[in-house]
Amino acid sequence: MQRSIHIKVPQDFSFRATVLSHGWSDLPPFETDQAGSTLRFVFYDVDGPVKIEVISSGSELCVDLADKVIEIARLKKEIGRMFCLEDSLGEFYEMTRNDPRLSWVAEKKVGRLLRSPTVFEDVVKTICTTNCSWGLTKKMVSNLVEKLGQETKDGSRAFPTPESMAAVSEDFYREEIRAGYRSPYLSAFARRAVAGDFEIETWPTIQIETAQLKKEIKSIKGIGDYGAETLLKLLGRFDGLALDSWLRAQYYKRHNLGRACDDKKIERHYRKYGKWRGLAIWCDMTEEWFAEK
DNA sequence: GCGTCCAGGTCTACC
DNA sequence: GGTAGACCTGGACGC
Repeated sequence: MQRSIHIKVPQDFSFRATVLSHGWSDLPPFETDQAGSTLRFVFYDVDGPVKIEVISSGSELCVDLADKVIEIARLKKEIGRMFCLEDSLGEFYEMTRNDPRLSWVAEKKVGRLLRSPTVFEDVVKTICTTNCSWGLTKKMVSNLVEKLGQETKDGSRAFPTPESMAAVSEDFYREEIRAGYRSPYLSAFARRAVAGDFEIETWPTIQIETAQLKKEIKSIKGIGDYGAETLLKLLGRFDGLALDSWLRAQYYKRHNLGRACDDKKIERHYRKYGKWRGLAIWCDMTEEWFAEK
């Protein structure tokens, strides 16, 4: 039985920088250690969910298969998507190489934002980040996984499928998931996904203008400007800043003497980065996450 | 322990 | 297009 597989990574890839790139690795079914040297997730194989562990091994990812996995090709594809292995950041690194605030980015190989195995999971998690504390986001996502996720052989749980989420009522989201007013949004989104209203899993490669894709993303109830721009970042499109209260507060602190200002001023500040501005602000605001310990 | 206030994005109605 | 208020939860705070 095959116990592990290896996947080549680009030269400018950093495992740790990708795992710790934003909050996703802190949300189940992802599991990681504090150092960000291991990432575990649950893969839906044809026989059911399987827990997978990924570690970095030089120029490769080493994928440990605790259980037999049948669909190896699809597993590799999902891991490639999660770690953004197909994305090219060369242009961004070239642009920031001599930038007084972002010259460190290329050196530390920062800029790949960890994605969930599916776009569906990214959308659900994004809805759970809106208008609440990170603690509540974690609670909602944990509840979804605990109460609707299929169990693996080792007792872990997968992220719920669109079908399992579509099968429960709004009240379930309200009472069991503690999703509050987001309950009808989660329920409606899952039902639309099952009904095939939109093909969200094609979004990573779809050949349409970003503005048009943003419009399609915003057709999901519960996703506004912040949510759509966050999802666009996870699709490798960085035209939007995805401003939320945390990002604004960080900007005020770093660039505006701690004083609040209009979003337009923040937009002007990052305009010079063009189509990379969303990534530029994110790297600028998270620099200390990647400081040498 | 209880009540009140507040922060956090999005939606809808209204202007 | 812009704005106000409602939505809901959990944490902080005062009593």
